[in-house]
Amino acid sequence: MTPLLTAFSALSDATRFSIVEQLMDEGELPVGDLIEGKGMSGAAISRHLKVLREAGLVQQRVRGTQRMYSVQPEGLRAIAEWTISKRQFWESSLDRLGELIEKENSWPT
Amino acid sequence: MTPLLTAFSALSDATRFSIVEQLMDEGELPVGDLIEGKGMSGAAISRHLKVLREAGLVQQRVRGTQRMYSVQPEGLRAIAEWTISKRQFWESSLDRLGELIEKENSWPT
DNA sequence: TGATTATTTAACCAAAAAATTAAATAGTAG
DNA sequence: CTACTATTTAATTTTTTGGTTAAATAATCA
Repeated sequence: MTPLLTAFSALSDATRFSIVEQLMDEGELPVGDLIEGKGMSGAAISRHLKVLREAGLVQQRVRGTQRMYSVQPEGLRAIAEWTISKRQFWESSLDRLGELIEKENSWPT
Repeated sequence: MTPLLTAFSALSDATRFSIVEQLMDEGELPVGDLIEGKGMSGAAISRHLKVLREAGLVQQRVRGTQRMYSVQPEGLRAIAEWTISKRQFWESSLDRLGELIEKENSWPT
C-alpha cells in the first residue's frame, strides 16, 4: 500500500485518531498515559501504536523502562501534500474554511 | 463516526481511492466507466460508490438509465480543514513540500 | 408490453482487523 | 540475582470488510 493510503487507513480508526490528537495536544507521552481514558487494554493500545508507527505517524523513543511516543511528520505530510494538490475540489466554497484561512494568504495555483 | 473519520475510512481502500482520483482527473462519469480497469465486478464497485457517497466524497445524478458520479467537496473539506489546522506538525521541513508551495505564500498562524 | 441496458441490493463467504487474556521481554531497583 | 514496572507479543475469538453471483429496480426502446 502507498504511504498515503497507509496513513488514511491508520487514521480511520477512532482509537488511533484520538491517540494522534492527544500526542499533538500534549506532546511526547509514555504508553501508560495513552492507555488512560481509552477504555481498552494496554495490549490493544500497544498494537494500535504499532500500526501508527508503521504508518509513519508516530515515533518511539526509549526512556528507562518506558517508551515515549510523539508525532512524526512523515505520514502526516503525505496527507497534507495530497490535500493541497487537490485543493481546487474543496477550496471553492470557503464558507466555513474562511474561519481558518484569511483570503489574503492564498495558495499558489 | 465523525465526518472526518468517515472520510479517512472511505479513502483508505485502494479501489475507492482510485475512483476518487479518476473522478478528479476525468470529471463526472457514469458507473460503467468507473468499473472498467478496476478488475472487479460492477456490484463491488457499486458498493464502493455507496461508501464514498455516505462519506460525502462523491455525489450521484441520474441521467436516463445511468447514474453519473462526481466529486463532492464536503468530505474532502473535512480532511483539508483538519490537515491545515495541524500544519505545524508537517510544515516544519518543507523539503519536498517546497515543490508545491512557494514559501512567500504562507498560511496564517 | 416485453426486451435490453445500467446499476443496485441480497445472500453468502473468505480474509483482515480489533479486542481479550495470558505469557514473554526489557530495564531498574533492591 | 530477584522482583517489580512498563510494554509488547502470542494465541484465540469476534466483528467488519470486501468480493462473488444471482435477483431486483429503473429507464429506454422496439
